[in-house]
Order: sequence, then structure tokens, then C-alpha cells
Amino acid sequence: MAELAAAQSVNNMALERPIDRQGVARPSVRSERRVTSYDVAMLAGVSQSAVSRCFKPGASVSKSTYARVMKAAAGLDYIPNAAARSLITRRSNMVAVVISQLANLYYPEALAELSQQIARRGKRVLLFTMQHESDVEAILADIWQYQVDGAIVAAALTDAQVEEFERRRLPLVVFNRNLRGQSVNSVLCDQYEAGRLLASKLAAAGHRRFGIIAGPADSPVATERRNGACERLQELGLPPPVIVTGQFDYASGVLGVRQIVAQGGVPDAIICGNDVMAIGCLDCARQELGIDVPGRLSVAGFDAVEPSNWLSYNLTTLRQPIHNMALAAADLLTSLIESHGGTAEKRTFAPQFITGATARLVPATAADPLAA
Amino acid sequence: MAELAAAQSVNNMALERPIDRQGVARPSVRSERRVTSYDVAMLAGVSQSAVSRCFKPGASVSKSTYARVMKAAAGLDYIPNAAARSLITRRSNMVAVVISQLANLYYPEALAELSQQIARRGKRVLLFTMQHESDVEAILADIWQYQVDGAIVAAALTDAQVEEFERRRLPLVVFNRNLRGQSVNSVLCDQYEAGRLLASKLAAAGHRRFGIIAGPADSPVATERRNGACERLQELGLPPPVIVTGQFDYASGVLGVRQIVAQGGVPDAIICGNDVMAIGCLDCARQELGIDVPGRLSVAGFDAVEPSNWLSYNLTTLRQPIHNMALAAADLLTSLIESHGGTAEKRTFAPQFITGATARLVPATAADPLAA
DNA sequence: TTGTAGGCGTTATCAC
DNA sequence: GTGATAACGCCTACAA
Repeated sequence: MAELAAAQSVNNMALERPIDRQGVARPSVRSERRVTSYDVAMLAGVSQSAVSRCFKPGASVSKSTYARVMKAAAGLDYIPNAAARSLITRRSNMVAVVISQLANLYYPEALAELSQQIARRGKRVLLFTMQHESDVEAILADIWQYQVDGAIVAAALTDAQVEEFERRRLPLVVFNRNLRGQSVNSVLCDQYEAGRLLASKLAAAGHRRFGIIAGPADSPVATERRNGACERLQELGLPPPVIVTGQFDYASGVLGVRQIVAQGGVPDAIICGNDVMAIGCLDCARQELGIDVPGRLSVAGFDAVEPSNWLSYNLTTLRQPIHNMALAAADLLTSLIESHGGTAEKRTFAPQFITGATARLVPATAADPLAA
Repeated sequence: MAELAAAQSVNNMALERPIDRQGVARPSVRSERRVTSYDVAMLAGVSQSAVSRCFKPGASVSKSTYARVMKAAAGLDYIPNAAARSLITRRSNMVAVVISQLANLYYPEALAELSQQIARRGKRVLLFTMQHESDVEAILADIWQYQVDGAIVAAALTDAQVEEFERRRLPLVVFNRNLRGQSVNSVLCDQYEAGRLLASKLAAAGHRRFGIIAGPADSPVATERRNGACERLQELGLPPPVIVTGQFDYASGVLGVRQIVAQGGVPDAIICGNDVMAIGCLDCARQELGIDVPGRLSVAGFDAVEPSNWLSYNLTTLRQPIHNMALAAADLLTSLIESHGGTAEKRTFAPQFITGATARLVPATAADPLAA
């Protein structure tokens, strides 16, 4: 009886709705209406709010209502409109991911991991890529517009930019960038320490004359790696290395080793700002310059990207635990979104040394069994 | 005079609004209000519509109003809410990009290009990645929800799935997948032809005994390349190749060549489903099996990803014109979005043969100057 | 459990 | 050029 009454009132609504929504006064521009929860409600003989509840996980709906609604929804191909939902819930379930230089081999790996972790948490990735880190400003404007729930940024941000995230109360996790002195949530690998570690290992093996093929000057990661290595070499009282700058690409590695050799002869070891440059350096040294690596020259890189592990290279390098870093970034961001803030946290991961076979890592005499 | 009256009526509104929007009946859950166009209007002393118009490119606003509004907006850090906008305009300015296996080296390059082209057209990328192409179904549900303006999908779609795009009038461009018999807008490289071309080139050089390290069975691209090669070999009356299957990764190339050699001895040539497998095959053949490439064995791949061009490899391969394909995909999608459909179009790009140095491409006698 | 009603923040329409 | 007003499609107290 009550059910009948309900159905009837619903039917009244159903009859009236078309007039409400597309009656005489209906704007002529609206070419085609979308299927909305009202349509579903009409077909199912329930109220619109009932439909809404059916699509909300923990809502209280009777079995029969649920079934009727779902059947109607399926019949109409109804899917809730995320824009409308986010308007009222203030949750878009979108996360902005800002990443530079997808050409860099390291970044695709990071992006793949991040994307997966974010999806696993029921959120979508709004992707922003940039050619140069300086493009970030324009991207931020987009981010504010799109009502994302948070952002993971793999680019250097200025103090003002970080502050704007705070002002807008938008959870932010900085990925792989150490914003010194800023209280920002960040997930990173200690690049400075990585640089020091590599220098230490090579110096311990007796290398004295170093070359460095550094990454671009506007890359904080490149700068930290270079500084870490340089300062460690200095601490150890070794002569200052020959430093050239590259663009993180293969050609830069090739060019770099040529320049270094031209400038001061073949050094004992070359530290490259990333693996791809190290591979370029290695290929050029061996195949063009005819230098024995690691016999005469040691070459090392950073990142442990996939090709560094290929048989032709087996590069001595430092791995960033990308998987764990992506996991941490997603976790951190999620908790920030849920809890609406908290104190800034820096999760630093230690780089992992990969021995490889492109660097001599023991003193020369011990390394060569023939000399023993 | 008129201006004063306007300002006054605005002020009335301004005074009333707070009551409307967060008065007694205001829900207690709403923790913090956002800055809206009403706030800007209030501060600037204009109506909310005026503010809205100021943020719409081609709208008619007086200089002075515009200036006042912009100043107020800047002061309040106001940015229009894209969700609200898309609700009424039915335009989100978001494009879904669905892509599989970011680990595949080819895909990051494609994604980078796509992302750039889409951004250049004033749209954002909503990224969906998947481990297996079969995950696409779940992703589609997300796509419907998020009101994207269109989608670029680099995955195989079933007829039903394509049909659903049509039913929802959602512009779709299929990237790098040939959905035979379906009338879908697509941008692709002729993989079948690429397979044939490679087989022809190798056969022309006198290779007779072939091995194939194919890509995974669920990958249409892999299947087409393999079929193209196989059918061409058959046409030419050559013996059936030894075929093994891999996963498009380096290890599969290594394993593949071992299997092929174990099964039927060293063949004349091995065609690999993509470059990374070809590189694995190459490394293993040369360094583990001690086979002279290209002297004794020719190796070729597909895609011309960056590492294929490195000195250590200089792979014989087929390039897909990724840049142009991304351009075409973005153009096609954009025009579909603007024009609301049209007839299905297939833009097919020809693969470009990269000679490289891992395959002997002239008959053996002519190739060897000593034999002449 | 269910329906009613109000609001999320914007754009579009239409008088003025 | 400008301001009221009605959507857009949904969520959510609140009352029943």
C-alpha cells in the first residue's frame, strides 16, 4: 500500500519532469540530454535520491530498491557524472602528476609505478608533462582549476609555489626533488649522498683522476649528484675532476667523454649524471676511442634504468628504489588527502649500489690476478 | 547614475549571500568554503555573471569592469572551478589516454608525444595505464564517469566496446591498433606490412632459415608483425620459421634465441617482435652464444626505440613515425570533438626501414669483398 | 528505508 | 555591456 503510494508520487514526478527540464522554456542549444539519475529514477519508479544512494557504497537501501535501480541504470547505460559529484562532495578522485622529460627513461618507470599505485587507491591520474622544469608555473594554474584532490610533483618548486599549495590546502607530495629549507611532504632518494657514495667507492679502488659528465644545470638532481661527488673527492684530497655538462641523453655521454679526454687525457674514472649518459660514455669510450673499460677507465652512472642491466653494459650504478618510492608517494598523498594535512614529512630512500662491471672497484694490484 | 544603482543592487546581493550560502541552515559538514565567483563579484562590486564573463575569452565586458574583476580575482586567488564549468558546458577539456605496458619503451615515447600534442591543444590528459590489455573494461567505466571530451586508446577494443563509445557519442581514436572490420577512427602503423617488409628484405639477402621471437599472443601488434613475416616467407617458398613467444622484454629476447638455437641450430636470421627483444637476442647471441652478428646471423626488430640506435647495437629495425602518429591522433580527436563526429577514418602510416648493422642485407657473396 | 528540498559553482539566456 | 535567473547532475540533511 505504502509502496503503491510511493510509486504513484514518483510517477507524478516522472510525468512532470520533462516539462521541468525540457519544457517550453528549454534552451534550444542543448542538443541532446544525457542520461541522468532522474531518468533512472523515473524508470525504476523511485526518487532521484534513491538512485543516488544506490551508487554510494555505504548507503542504506533496501535490496528490492537496489535491484530495481540497478536494472534501470543498466538499461539506460547510466553512469554517475563525476563532475557533478565532485562539485558537491569536493572530491574529484583525481590526482595531478607533474613530471618532466618523459624522454629520460627514469621518468617513464617512475610514472608507470605512480600511475599504478594511484589507480590502486581508486584515484585517477591527471597527467602533466613538461619539456623544461620552468614550465611548471603554467601547469599549476591548470591544477587549481581541475579540483584535483592532490598532486605529486616531480619538479622543482619555488617557495611561492609551495606556499600556494598550502594556501589552497591542496595536498602536495614532491617526488624526487629535495626542496631544502621548505617544509614540504616529499619522497626522495638522497642524490647528494649517492654522489658521495659513488666517489667513495671509486676512490677506494685507487682512482685518482676523475671526470664528471654532469646533468643539466637546471636539474636539482643533477646538481646534487655532482656536488656530492665533487665534495667527496675534495675531502679525500684528490685533484679536482674535469667536469662537463650534458642533457641527460645518450649523445651527451658520447660528447662528454670526448671532451673530457680531449681536455686532460683519459682519466681513471668518469662519473655520469645518469645511466643513459653513462651508456653513451661507455659506448664511445670502448668503440670509438678504443679505451678498455673497466681496465683502463671506470664508468659509472645513476638510476639503474633497465638498459643499464643489459649484457652489453652491465653498468656500475646506483639504483633508486622507484617502486618503493612510488608506493611511499601514493601512501603519503592518500593519507594527506584523508586527514587534511598534518606535519610535513620527508621520506628519504637510500640509493642502492649496483656493482656492475664497468668500474674497477678494488685496488689495481689486487684486481689483476696476473699482477699478484 | 546607472552605475551607482547597479553597485547598490550588487551590494544588496553581497549582503544577502552569506546568509544564503552559509546561514543558519548551512550544513555543518562543509568545513571551509572555497573562493567562488560570487566572492569576486562582491569584492569587485559587480554581478556574478560579470565575473563569469571576464573569464570567458570572447565575452563582451567593458575594460573597466574587466580590470576591477581581475584585480579582485587576483586578490582572492580566485580560479574558476572546472568541475562546475564542465557540468554546464558539457566540456571538460580532458582527454582520456589509455595505454598499456609503460614498461615497453615504445609506449613512453608515444605517451610523451601524445601528452604534448594534447596539451598544445588546450586539453588535459587523464591517464589510464594497464598491465594487460584485458584490463581495459574496468577503465572504460571510469572514462564514462569522468566526462572526458574524447579518448585515445592504445589497446584492443571489442566490437561492443567500440559500440559503447558510439552510443555515448564519445569521440574515440584508436592508436596503434588495427581493429579490422570496425569502423573506428584510428591512427596506426601498418604492422602486417612491416612484418612483410622485414621478411622481404631479409629474404632478398639470401636468408633462408628464419627464427621468430614473437610478442605475446594477446597483443594484436605482435600478432600482425608475426603474421606479416610468416606469410611473406611462405609466399617466397621459404621453409617455415622456428617461432617462439616472448613478452616484449629483454629477457624474452635472450631466452628466445636460446630456444631457437636449441631447437633447430643457428638460423640465418631472427625476426624479433620488438626492439627490446631484438636487443636481448643480439646480446645473448653475441656474448653468450658467441655467434657473429650479422656475419653468421642477422637480427632485426621493430619500433626503432632509442636504445636501438646506440653504438653497441645499431639495430636493423623498422621505425614507426611516432611523432607524426601522435600529431595525427591529436588532430583527429580534436576535430572529432569540435565537429561532433563524422565518418570513421583510418590514418595509416608506413613503417620506415632502418638499415642498421645487425642484419646482412645483400646476398652473401656480394656482401663479402674478400669473396669477390 | 525513502522522498523532499536545497545547494555545489559555473555558464547561458534574456531582458534591460 | 550588465544583472537576474534558470539550468547542469548530483549529494545530503532532514522529515516522514
